[in-house]
Amino acid sequence: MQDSELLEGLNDEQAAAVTHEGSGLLILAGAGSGKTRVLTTKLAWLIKERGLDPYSILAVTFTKKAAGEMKERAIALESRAAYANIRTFHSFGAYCLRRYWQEAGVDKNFTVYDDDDSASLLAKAIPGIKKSEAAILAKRIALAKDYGLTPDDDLSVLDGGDGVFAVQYRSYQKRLEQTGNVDFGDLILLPYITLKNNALLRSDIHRRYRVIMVDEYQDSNIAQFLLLKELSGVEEGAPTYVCVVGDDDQSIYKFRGAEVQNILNFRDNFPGSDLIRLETNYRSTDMILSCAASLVSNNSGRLGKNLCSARGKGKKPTLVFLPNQDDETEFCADMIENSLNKGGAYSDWAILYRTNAQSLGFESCFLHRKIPYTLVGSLKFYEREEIKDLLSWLAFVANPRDEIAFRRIVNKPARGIGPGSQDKIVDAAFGKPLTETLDSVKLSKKAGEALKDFFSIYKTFTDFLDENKDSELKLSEFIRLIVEKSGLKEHYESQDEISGSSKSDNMEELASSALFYSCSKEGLLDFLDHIELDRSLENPEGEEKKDAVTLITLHNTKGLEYKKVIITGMESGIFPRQDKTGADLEEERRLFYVGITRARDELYFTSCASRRLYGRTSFMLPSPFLSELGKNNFRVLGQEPAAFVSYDNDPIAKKYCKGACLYHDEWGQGYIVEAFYSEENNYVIGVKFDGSSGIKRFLPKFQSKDLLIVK
DNA sequence: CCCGTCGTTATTTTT
DNA sequence: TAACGACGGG
Repeated sequence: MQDSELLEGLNDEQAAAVTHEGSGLLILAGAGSGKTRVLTTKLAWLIKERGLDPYSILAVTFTKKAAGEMKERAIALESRAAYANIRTFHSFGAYCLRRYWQEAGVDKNFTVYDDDDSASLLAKAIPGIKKSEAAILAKRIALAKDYGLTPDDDLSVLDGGDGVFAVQYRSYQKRLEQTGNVDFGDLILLPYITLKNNALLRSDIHRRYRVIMVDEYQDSNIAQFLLLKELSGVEEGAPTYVCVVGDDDQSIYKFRGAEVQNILNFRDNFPGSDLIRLETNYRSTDMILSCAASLVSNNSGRLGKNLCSARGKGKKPTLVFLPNQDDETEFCADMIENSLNKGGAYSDWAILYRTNAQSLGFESCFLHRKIPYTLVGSLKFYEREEIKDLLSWLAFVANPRDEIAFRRIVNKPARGIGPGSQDKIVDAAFGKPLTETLDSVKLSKKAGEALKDFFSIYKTFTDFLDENKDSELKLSEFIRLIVEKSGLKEHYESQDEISGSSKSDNMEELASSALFYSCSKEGLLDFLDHIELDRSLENPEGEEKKDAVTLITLHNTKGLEYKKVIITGMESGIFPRQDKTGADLEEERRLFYVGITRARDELYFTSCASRRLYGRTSFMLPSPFLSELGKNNFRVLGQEPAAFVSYDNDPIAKKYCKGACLYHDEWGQGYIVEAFYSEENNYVIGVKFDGSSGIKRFLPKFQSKDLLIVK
């Protein structure tokens, strides 16, 4: 067995992880340590060498891209891996709900609402709420679901204790149930609740899945953990083998409900599990890893590991101090052009930043200097107006109770069915199909006629699906029919003409992407599941890959690598953001760690002395993270500021740290929202006082008498 | 319905 | 600064 050709070329730890059996396994896989290789080899090994039925293997990842890659690579090693269930967490949830829709209490033909749809629904569920408030509340509900909480649970963590949130959450959920649809959170939460309450279903699942693997476990949320517990039957003594892979140092999605404790406590929750560390890094040079190690050692509560490069010492990373953000963009452009003259490629380079807004300067500079770039994660294809309209038509055909889809399309192009009429129609339906409201709703003559027309168009679509369900016709044809007959084509063609956009082309692109789906209700649902769960970063039929510099947020770089990486905006207040303290600051540090470990050969940091922020030019100080990289691990270019921000060595800074509550005779109670050193190297704090909006600034060094720390 | 104007507000976002 | 949403007039 040990001689299996699958194990060739693996190091000892990797081989041990692949062949491990028994009672659960946590693989702590450092950045670039070949974790996908281990996972895929393990999949192949289980089937080939251990004779496991691929049908009994479930492997979940977080992104569609990762799932696709895992599947492809596993199949390359062992063709029967094609029958294993390799999916994203959410796609697996959707699969469960499609299968057990009755038990879960959802519509057989449910579709998935995205965050935008949820906010729209919420605006209707809670009358009088503002759109911006609805979006915030929708986020909070999504977070509750990530935490595994229903309206009936103790919601005090999200609530502030007055119970208002529970009421809002319940109204939203009720309205959602009337549509028959689910939101992203439900894709995890509903399967969990259904399993928890249904022993029969549970034992079915436990019989089927003998092996469950989870990738990127450090970014799983509580709901996902709860679901995993039910799926594995760990508390009922089911013999499921659970293997999770992750890196606690790369957990960067706490704000979205990810729970690092899942990976830190894995061995308590799955008793008797073993731990294997993958610490050989095949991606980056040693100097880069030294920076990363030095930085992340400032975090507490880590499982801990020592990454060792398999690629030698390499070049020292470089920290560059620049006067302002324009110099920063020009400097990056210069470096890229220089490297190209020496025979490099644009695509060797990636420019990383903390916030999307920072891409703007690079875009205009690169445009000007004719440096090709790809902007990752800006306006996503499926979030474009025309695509959402078209998808709403598809969703409404699939499920005529879909209030949000209905509202989106019923008056576009304008038919004279405004918001008021829409409300009447939805109220009349009261959770029944909206297409059956024609007789029960009282509308103006004009709106009534228009609705009749609208429903007759709708009927030609459903008829078309019925008539062609057994034909060879593809779903693409159906979508083209909708584009044509819904009026969207005309509507957007005239817009394209005026503004030079390509909205009708985009709709055609969506149609052609449905070429491999059958022209039937099943094909339609399949297609909707597929795209709703694949908001991947690339355009679908992506233009052929050109040689270009990548502009990308730090968050979006997870799992990616580049030869040469520039991490920009290394300034206190930007990265880390100024309001980060404690556990949040540690997450920012991990984000920096992720950024650093994306680089294969060359790594640069840029830090500006001043930056235009919200219309003002602000003086910036270097990010405190820079002083954590280890003095000897990098070299410095440009004019180094007099002092690095160091909160540790200054007793005043320690006392007046960010987040601290204080009391001021004149202003009352407040808390410190920003803290930095001024040009004269004085420690400055910004305080937000209760009952006043702006931020007041003070110099604690001179004003300590007036600034009493409360807590 | 479309367009201008004013006011508000500035994270990160696998699904 | 700039970008976006809300709102009111044509």
